[in-house]
Amino acid sequence: MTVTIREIAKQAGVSRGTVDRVLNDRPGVKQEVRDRILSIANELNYVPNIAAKALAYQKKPFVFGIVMPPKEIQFFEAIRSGISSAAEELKDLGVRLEYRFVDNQKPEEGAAAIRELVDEGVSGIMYSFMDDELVRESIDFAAGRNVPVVTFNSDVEGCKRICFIGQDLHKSGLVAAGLMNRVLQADAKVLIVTGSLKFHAHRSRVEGFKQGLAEHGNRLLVQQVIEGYDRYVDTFTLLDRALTEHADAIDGIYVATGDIGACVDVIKKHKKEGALRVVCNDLMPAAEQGLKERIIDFTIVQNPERQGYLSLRILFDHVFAGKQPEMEHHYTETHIYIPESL
Amino acid sequence: MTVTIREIAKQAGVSRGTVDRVLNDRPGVKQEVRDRILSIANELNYVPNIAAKALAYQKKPFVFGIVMPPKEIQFFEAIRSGISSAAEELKDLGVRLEYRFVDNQKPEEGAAAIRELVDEGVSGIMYSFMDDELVRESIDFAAGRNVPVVTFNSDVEGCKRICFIGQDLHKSGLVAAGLMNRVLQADAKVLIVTGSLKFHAHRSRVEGFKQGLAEHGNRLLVQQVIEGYDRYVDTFTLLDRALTEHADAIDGIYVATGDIGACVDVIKKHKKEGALRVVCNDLMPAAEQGLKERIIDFTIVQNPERQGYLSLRILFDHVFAGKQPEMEHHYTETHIYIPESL
DNA sequence: ATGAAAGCGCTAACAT
DNA sequence: ATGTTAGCGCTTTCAT
Repeated sequence: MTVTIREIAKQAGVSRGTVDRVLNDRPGVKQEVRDRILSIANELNYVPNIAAKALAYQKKPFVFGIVMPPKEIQFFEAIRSGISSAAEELKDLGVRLEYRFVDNQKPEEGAAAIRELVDEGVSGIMYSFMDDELVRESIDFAAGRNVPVVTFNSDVEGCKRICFIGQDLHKSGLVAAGLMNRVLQADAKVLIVTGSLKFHAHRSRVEGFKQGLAEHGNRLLVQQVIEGYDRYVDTFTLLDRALTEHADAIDGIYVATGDIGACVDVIKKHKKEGALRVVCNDLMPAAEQGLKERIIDFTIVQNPERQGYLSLRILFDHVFAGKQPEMEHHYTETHIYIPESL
Repeated sequence: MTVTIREIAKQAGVSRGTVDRVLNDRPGVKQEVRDRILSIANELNYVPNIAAKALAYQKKPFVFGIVMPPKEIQFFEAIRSGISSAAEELKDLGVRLEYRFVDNQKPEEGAAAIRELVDEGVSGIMYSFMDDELVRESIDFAAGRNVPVVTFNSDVEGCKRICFIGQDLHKSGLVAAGLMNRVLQADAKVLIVTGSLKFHAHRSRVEGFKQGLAEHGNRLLVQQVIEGYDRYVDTFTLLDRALTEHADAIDGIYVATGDIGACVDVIKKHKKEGALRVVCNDLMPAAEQGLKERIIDFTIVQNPERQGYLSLRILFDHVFAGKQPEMEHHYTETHIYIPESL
């Protein structure tokens, strides 16, 4: 027998309206009564019925705000698709989405978007954007107004977000090292391409990779770490120079972060297609193309669809069923792709 | 403005009760009225509100039957976990499960289980078991009684199941070949271990593997295909003999189907740990152990959790929202695991 | 501060 | 054959 609001009301000797007020933190109930109801609900292990709740809210749908980089950023397409499937499942439960695409590079826009959404009365926010003091303040502001925020794909640490859903960057590095060790002979030399070692996120993959090499007894050697700043030109220039200087000494490249197209182009320029073992991350068009042309051997992916799906789902469960996220960091699974698995 | 049953009733000049009868294929409505209502519903693009439906069904939950091999079969654990998470999501929408674990090897038990479930009045059935004439008849019987059946993990072809959710066996073979080609030198020789080439399912992976080798210009050679009948002893004996006879000629083993533990043991016996490239399928304990011990290089997995999750979800959407499955075959994604990705 | 009652969209039992 | 009505569990408005 499932316990309903009616049952609680009976046991507490009050009306269902009062119970509803208490359970939803609405004002107008004496503290004493409030406590009594709460303890009964707790004892009876009350869980609200989602279908009923959704039905009652029919006229006033729940809106969830989503703050993310502009649509042009390819990478987020998969995440959005995951969000959409969750939204599809939750449509009849009265869930609506409100996207805010904010200009990359401008943290203040992200921070402002959060405040706007809160003022518009959204029930929760998904945030994937820069980490910045202003942003942290906005997230805490939302939390203070009882609007839960989840961060996804890239975290904002040190603020009151309810949890983070994304990749385990360190692990991608580990896995990349595992792959390299399986396809290269002992004492082979590899290059690492990253964005900038100043960024925690970029560093994590590199560190994971190095740890992975160490776990294999350092039978492979890192010849050089190239910081391409995620830009085509920088990446191309530096990688080109490295391949020229070290001539035939390089056996593999791990593109931890950065412009994969640039890497592919350099490899083509040096006519090393298939001669170098190349491991990269994510499944953007350039990576897919590189895989198909057999220039890239493996790409490591951490289920962006699932990141989107889970983020919305967790947010929904939180506001709808009062469910607390199970962990502060939800990492999506790490998967390896080769051309045949596309 | 969402269109409700009430709106249809108004436009058709009938009561909501009548509309409900028509929309749910219940008897007691003149054909003429029936047609009118149907066409209006169609025109208005009516979609039932799941929350309302679930709420109304509160006292009479929907039961879905699940027919699968006994709990001892390790492999199905992951699938069941996927089913559970879908059930968790659908709990408040009035979904209950009824498991029927039937003895492997006995198709008549599977066939009987389907009929029993139909007689008990389940709203849909998930079936993963032997393919057999009796089974096909039972599935068609269920279909005739308006109880939709989905097959999962292993299909039953030529019957009225609404769709199949499972792996793309041919593709696992392809991917395995892709991996072998990346870790072995040209002209290396590989063994294939399978259950029995008489089974379509077992053959598919082998064929996929061979096609994969061909796509790489047959730079690898299949030395022998071993049929181990999924049994430890047969597999051990045959593989042992093959490794003894061909001595150092073997460079890799693809365990398409069969007892992975047996393969690992043979490799240990011949002291070939790490000297042979080994690719297998699925993530059973033996495979996991083999990966950790660095005896198995890769295992190819097709998301069993997702198979379970999707199966229930598709069934639910079918009976609850009248949604037709998008395709007859739903293949789950193919993923590659190495020890580091565990 | 609290209770009573109407309503969300759909189903089912009971009337007609 | 069709209409009417009372729920399903929760929210909300209007009384008290």
